[in-house]
Order: sequence, then structure tokens, then C-alpha cells
Amino acid sequence: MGAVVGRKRGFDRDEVLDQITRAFWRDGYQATSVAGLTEATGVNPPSLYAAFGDKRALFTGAVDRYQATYGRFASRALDEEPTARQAVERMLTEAAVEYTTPGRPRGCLVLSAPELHELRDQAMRAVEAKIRHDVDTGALPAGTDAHRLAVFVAATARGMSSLARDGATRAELCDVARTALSAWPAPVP
Amino acid sequence: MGAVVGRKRGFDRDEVLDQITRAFWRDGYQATSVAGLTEATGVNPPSLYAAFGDKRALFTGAVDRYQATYGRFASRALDEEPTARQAVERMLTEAAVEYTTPGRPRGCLVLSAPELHELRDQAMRAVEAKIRHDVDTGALPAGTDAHRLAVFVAATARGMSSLARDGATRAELCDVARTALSAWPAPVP
DNA sequence: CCCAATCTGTAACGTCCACTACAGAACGGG
DNA sequence: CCCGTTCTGTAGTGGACGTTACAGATTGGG
Repeated sequence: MGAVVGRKRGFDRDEVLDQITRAFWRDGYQATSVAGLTEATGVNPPSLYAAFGDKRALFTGAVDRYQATYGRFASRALDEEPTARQAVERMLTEAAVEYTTPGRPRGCLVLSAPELHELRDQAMRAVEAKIRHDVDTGALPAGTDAHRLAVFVAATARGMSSLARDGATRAELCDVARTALSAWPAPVP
Repeated sequence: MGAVVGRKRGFDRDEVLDQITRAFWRDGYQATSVAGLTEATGVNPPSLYAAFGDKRALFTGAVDRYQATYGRFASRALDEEPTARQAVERMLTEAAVEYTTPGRPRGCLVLSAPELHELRDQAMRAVEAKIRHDVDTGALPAGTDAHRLAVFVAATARGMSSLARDGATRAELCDVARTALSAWPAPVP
């Protein structure tokens, strides 16, 4: 079990994966070159390929890491908040913060990369399930269209990510979240 | 005036520019190769370069054409509708249709291409000016934050374009527009 | 202290890219 | 009918890309 012998890796795998994640996050899959990654990380191509695989594998590794760290806030809000309303409110207001945090790329990696359509659908379905649960249990009016509301939340998050990438301020994104939430149906009394 | 002599061009310049527009619209600037454009149009590279210039010029020509045709609906709504509310309502509902019209790429070219940040800002400022006018003339409540509302409209349009690219239906986009409009401030009576 | 195993840097591989040199074909004016 | 002019197709240019062959460096086990 474990490597029996051999020269030790000359770089911190997690640290390098983080730099790779930020590169893909900032520039997207296509615009990020392996040569650029070696320059950003100081790790030469053979070592990158040995540690992570080809460019596609580098990207999926970066996406996995993104979801486990920077993008974790969304599923956390859905898991930890009791109602859909509270979960979406927290998700969107935290998104305003996450999408404009200095020292990292702006916006959301998953919402920006065209090739991650599947992950976006998953996220939207999770929001829809949270809403549907509240409709079923009577916390939201019986007539509420859970799918429609989830699509609207998805649109808001995507719009916020796009605006963040174009340089929108944190306050502007908070206002977008607040305005969007004003379209939320009144809770059952 | 006019060319004095010489062989005539073997293709319809506008028709070819339209195919080029659709290619950039569908795949973006980077993912569109000149080789792909020659295949899509049947026009060889030297003729393309003679007629339009280099790849960057091809792209800006395509964007210009897009704004003059497919994307015209937005500025038309702002120009032709009397109130900001009516203009935005028409803009978003027509966007739902335009973004999902069969036989052409989905979503908006300007909202999808990262390099067109400037054009997006222009569009948002136009919406903001329309709203500010209604606030100044009393058609909207005096406390209305025109900028904040314009950013929200921009977020909605971007969200709709992104959803359209991921395959959202026309009905879903109409619902997003309707829900977003429910956040519009009540008009002054 | 040697050895098999693993990682490292150098330097290249073939492929695709945007772009163009060149020669010939099609045109209208004289 | 020739001529200058403009367009066209072929066939390349140099460069960037993702990926890897290879030889040397470094490790721990025996």
C-alpha cells in the first residue's frame, strides 16, 4: 500500500490545483493553455500530466475543487436553511459576496463555463426540490409553481455572475438579490 | 467612384456575413476558427480576408450586423415605448422569443461574448436613462433608484440569455420575464 | 551502497491555428 | 482583343497548442 519507493513530488498538489482552478475560473477552459498553467504554477508539463492527467482532467479536477470550496456556499444554504425562501435569500446574498471577493476571479466558474451545463441543471433542480418541499408542506401557497420560481432564481444567479465578471460592485449585486427576492410569493400565514 | 474594372466577387457579401455572424454567435470568438468559417461559407480564406479583414475584423463585422438585425429589438423597445415600464416589459418578453427562435443560435451574442463588456454597459446605461427619465417626469415614484433598477433588468436579460443557451424553453423565459417584472415599482397614480 | 521506482527539466513531437504568396481566372475599358 | 485590375483556389508560412520521449535527479528498501 502506498508508493514503495521513488523521488518525492516537488510541489504541493492542493496548492497547485488551487492555482489551476483560479486560472480556469478566470479565463475559461479554452483560453487557458497548459503553457500558461506551467507558468502560473511553476510546474512543468510532464509533472502536471503525471499528477492530474490531460487538460480535460485538469479542468474537471479544478471544477471539483471549486465545488468543494469556493462554490460550496450554495448547496450549504440549501442544506442548512429551513425554508426555501431563507435558503434562496442566503444563497443570493452570499453569491453577491462570493462573486466580488477581492483576490480571486469574479463571478461563478460553473455559471461561466459553457461546458458545465449539467452542473447548472443539477443546481437548479436542487433549488426546485427545496421550493417544492415548501409547497407540499404548506409553507408556500398551494398554487406556487416550483419550477418557474427555480428557473427565476437560476436566472438571477446567472445574471449576478455575469455582472460580477463585468465589474459590478458588491452593493450592486446585493441590490439585484434584494430586488429579485421582492418577487418571491408571500408565505402562507 | 466604384471599382473601375476587375473580376466580380463570387459570393454575396451580406449572406456570408450572416453565416459568419451565426458562427460567432453560436461558438463565441475563440472557438470559431477561420477554417470553420471557410467551411461554413464555402469562401476561401483569401477572399474572406480581402472582403472583411482579419479574424478580429470579421468578429466586429459580425457583431455590427447582429446589432443591426437580430439584436435590434432591445433598442427598438426603448425608442418606441413611451414609458420605461412598457419598454422593459416589451424588451424582456421579446427577448424570450428572440433567444429561443428556431433556426438560429440561442441567447444573445452580446451577452454571451466576454469581450463585448462595453456594449453591455452601453445597453444598461440606455435602460437606466429611460428609467431616470420616468423618475424625473414623475411617472415613477421619486424615490426610485434608476441605476439599481437598470442593473436588475440587465441581470434578468443576462440570466435569460444564459438559460436559453442551456436549452430553456420559450415559455420558461417568458415566465422569468413576468416574474422579474413583478418586482417593478408601482407607477405613480 | 546499489537498485528499482518515481519525479523532474529539456526538448521535442504532430496538429491546428491565423494568415498570406503566388499564379491563374474573370472582368470592363480602350 | 489586349490590358490593368480585381477576385479566386492552392498551397504554403511561422507560431502556438496539447502532449510526450528521454535522460538525469532523487527517493526508500534491501
